[in-house]
Amino acid sequence: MLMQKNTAFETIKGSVNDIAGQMSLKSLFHSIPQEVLQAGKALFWEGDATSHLFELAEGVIRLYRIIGDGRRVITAFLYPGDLVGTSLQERYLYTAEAVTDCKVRRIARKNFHDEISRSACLRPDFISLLCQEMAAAHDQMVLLSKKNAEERLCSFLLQLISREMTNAAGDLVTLPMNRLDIADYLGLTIETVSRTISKLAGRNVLVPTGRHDIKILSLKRLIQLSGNGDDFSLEKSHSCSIH
Amino acid sequence: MLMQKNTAFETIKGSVNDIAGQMSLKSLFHSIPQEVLQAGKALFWEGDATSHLFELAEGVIRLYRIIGDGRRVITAFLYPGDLVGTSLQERYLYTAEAVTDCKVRRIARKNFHDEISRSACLRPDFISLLCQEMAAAHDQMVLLSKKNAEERLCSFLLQLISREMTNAAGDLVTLPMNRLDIADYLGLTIETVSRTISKLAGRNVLVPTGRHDIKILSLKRLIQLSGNGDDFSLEKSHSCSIH
DNA sequence: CGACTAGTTGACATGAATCAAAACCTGTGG
DNA sequence: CCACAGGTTTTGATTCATGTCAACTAGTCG
Repeated sequence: MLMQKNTAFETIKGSVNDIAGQMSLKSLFHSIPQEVLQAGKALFWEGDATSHLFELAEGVIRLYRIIGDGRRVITAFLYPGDLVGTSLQERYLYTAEAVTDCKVRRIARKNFHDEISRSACLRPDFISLLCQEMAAAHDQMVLLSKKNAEERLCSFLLQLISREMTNAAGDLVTLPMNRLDIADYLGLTIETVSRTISKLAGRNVLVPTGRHDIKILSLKRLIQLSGNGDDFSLEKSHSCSIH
Repeated sequence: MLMQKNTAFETIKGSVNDIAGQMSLKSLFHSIPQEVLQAGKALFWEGDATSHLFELAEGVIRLYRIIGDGRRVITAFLYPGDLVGTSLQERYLYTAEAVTDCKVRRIARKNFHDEISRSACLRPDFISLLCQEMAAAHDQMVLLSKKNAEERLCSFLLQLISREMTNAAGDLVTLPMNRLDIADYLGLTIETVSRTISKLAGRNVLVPTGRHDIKILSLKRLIQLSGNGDDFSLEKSHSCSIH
C-alpha cells in the first residue's frame, strides 16, 4: 500500500518542467536580469498593448479576466519556468498578477518574435508551447463544464502535484494562493472550496495542515476522485511531447 | 428604435470570416478537392495520431471530448472557412464530428507545417490563428465559469450571429445543431436550454420558429443579457486583428 | 498578545438537474 | 394527402448541489 503510494507519486512528478520545447525557448531569457514583482502587483493588465513577454523565474502568477459586474475568472496559474504572454496578439486578453512575490525576466514582444522567426529550431518549440496552452485550456473547459466540486478540487490538487508544488517527500502540497483564488479558478465559491476540503479530510483522502498546506493521505483516491476517467498519467502526457 | 436595431446587426456581422490571417493560410487548400463528410460521421477521433489538417468548406463540425462515464463536452463548433486541427501536436485531443453534411479539404500535417516554416509570410498568420483559438477558449472558460443559463444562451446566439448563421436580413438565426449539442457546449442540459429559450421568448427577446431557427426580436436585449459586461463589439475585436 | 483577515461551519435559498409525461416535428407508407 | 411511428423538444414536478448570508474560529503579523 505504501509502496503503491510512492510509485504513484513518482509517476506524476517531474513531467512538466523538463519539456524540450520550453527548454530552448527559455534560453532566450538566460542573460536577462531578473525583476522583482511583489505579491498582489500586476505584471500587465487585460486590454493593454502587448509590449513584453515574461519568463517566471520564481513565484506564482494568476491570469484572470473580469466580466461585467465584478465577477473574476482565473483562467490559469503560472509556476516557475512558465512563460507569460506567449499566446497573445496586439492586446493582453487577461491580467497577470503576482500571487506570491515573484521574480521575472522580460523580453520585448517584437524581439521574441524576431528570434522565433530567425531560428528554425525555436519555432516548433514555440508552436509546441502554444499547443500545450491550448490543451490546458481544453482541460479547464472540461473541468468547468462537467465536473462537480469534489472532482474540481481533486483535479486542482493533482495539477499542483504535477507542477511540483510539494515537499521533497511529495505528499505535502503547497497551495500558494488563497481560497478565493482557488474558487475563482475552479468556478466555485470559497465556501464550497472550504467545505469540499473538509469533506475530503473527513474521508481521509487528505489533511489540511495550515492555510497553505495540505497533506495527501491517498494519492490513489485523489486520482480516482478527480473524475479524469482514463488514468491520470494520460492527462499529463499531452502536455509533454518528448519523453 | 428599428433604426438602432439594424445598426446593431451591422455592427456584429461580417467580422470573422475575412480575417487576414486565415485568408492566406486558406490558400494552401485552394487546389485541393473537396471531400464529403456525412452528418454524424467523425473526421478524426480523440487520441488518434494527428495525420491531417482540414479546411471546412461547407457545413458545421463539433469538437468534443468524452470524460470518464459518458459525459461529453463540446469545446467548439466550427463553421465554413474554419481550419480544423491547427492547435494539435502528436495526437488529436478531441473528436471532430460533422453536425450537418460537410465538405472539407485535407492537408497532411507534415506538408502544412513544411509550408508554414518555408513561408515567412504564412507564419504570423498561423500564430495569429492559434491566438484566436486561444482567445475563443478563454471566452468559453468565462462562460462556463461565471455565466448563468440565460447569459450562456444569449452569448451562444450572438456567436452564431457573428458567424453569419443568419438569413439575409440578419434577424433569423439558424441553429444547425440539436439541443443536446447546444447543451453539451454550454455546460447545461437540454431541458435547461429549452426552458431558457422559452423564457426569452416569453420576454419577447426572440421567437423560436421551428427546431433549427430562431427569430431575434431585440438584438440589443440579447447583447445586454449575454453578460459580456463591456459592449459586445469588444468581444469580437480580439478575434480580428486587421480591421 | 491582540487585532485583523482568512477560513470554516451552519442554516437556508435557489438555479439547474433529474425524472416523467405531453407536444411537436419529420419522414414514411398506405 | 393523411395517418402513423420515430425521435426530438417542450413542459411540469421534484430533488439536489452549490450559492448566499451570517456567525464563529483560527492563522498571521504587527
